[in-house]
Amino acid sequence: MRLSTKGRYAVRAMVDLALHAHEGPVSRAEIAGRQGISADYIAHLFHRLQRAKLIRGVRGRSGGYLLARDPAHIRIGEIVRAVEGPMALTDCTVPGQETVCPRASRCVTRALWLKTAQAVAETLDSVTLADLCRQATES
Amino acid sequence: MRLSTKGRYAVRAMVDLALHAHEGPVSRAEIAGRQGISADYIAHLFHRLQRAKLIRGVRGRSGGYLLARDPAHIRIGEIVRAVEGPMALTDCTVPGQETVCPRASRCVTRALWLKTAQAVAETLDSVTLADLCRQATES
DNA sequence: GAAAAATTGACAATTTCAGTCAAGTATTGT
DNA sequence: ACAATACTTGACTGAAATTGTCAATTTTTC
Ligand code: FES
Ligand code: FES
Repeated sequence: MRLSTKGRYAVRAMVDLALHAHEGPVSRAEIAGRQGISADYIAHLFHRLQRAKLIRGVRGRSGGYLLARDPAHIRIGEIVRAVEGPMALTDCTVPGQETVCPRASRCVTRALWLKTAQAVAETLDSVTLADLCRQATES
Repeated sequence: MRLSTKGRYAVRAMVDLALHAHEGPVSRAEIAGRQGISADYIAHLFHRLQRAKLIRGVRGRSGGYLLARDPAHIRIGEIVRAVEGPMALTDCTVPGQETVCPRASRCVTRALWLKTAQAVAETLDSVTLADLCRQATES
């Protein structure tokens, strides 16, 4: 039941990006340095975040990354889902994968896994990137 | 963010046990046969469930396992925690492990992971073994 | 045109998962 | 008594996921 480093790093990197992207793109090297995460690893995470349209990559010299949306409209759940895939506690509760368990229709536990994953999603979606940034600056 | 088979198997096995233990202990072989789970694997799961005082092992011929408590007082969360360890999305949110992250006191994401794990625990603890059994029989 | 930086894919070390196997202990039916 | 049954426990293994690293490529700017 652990979140992988992908999810944790991605959220931290996004907070860092939100706090420093006010003027121009932020490079991986800067974020990696501040957050103590490998720059090469961040590349993969940001690739996924970009596919999810949460950030935008700017190439070339003095390039880097920018948020694609206002931090107040980026929910933490979106970040986690982007790098970790759909939130589901079992394969058979992933949307579109209902047929993995042969007896899914009779399974008494399935509804519970579904409900639990929903609780996780709701919790993570109840917080925005702006919320975390505010918390980070007011310390 | 997946639950391992330990958690899923343990819950299924406990439901099976609750449904069949009315008269005498149930052996691993019976449960394994009905649920399609390896009997040897169940041994390990039940060992942990026993340490958590959720079931009781009865040795010798015609032995097996019995529930240690009334199904109405066994919460699914207890079963999952017994086989998967404490519910935490990160190592630094495991009770007693707060020092894993050097900057835990300043970390803005930690509170969110804590809150999320709590949501999972509450959801799983809101359902009892008796609830699942009722659902299984009324189909 | 050279340097900086993102893009992308291949690859490797480590850890976790899922399950097997076996040796040992306790109990019971006959 | 004793053989059969069944739990107990630890060691071990193959497969998969995790967590990165590295290099080649493309794009842009100074
Ligand atoms: S766990 Fe997949 S249907 Fe029951
Ligand atoms: S993730 Fe552990 S303290 Fe921030």
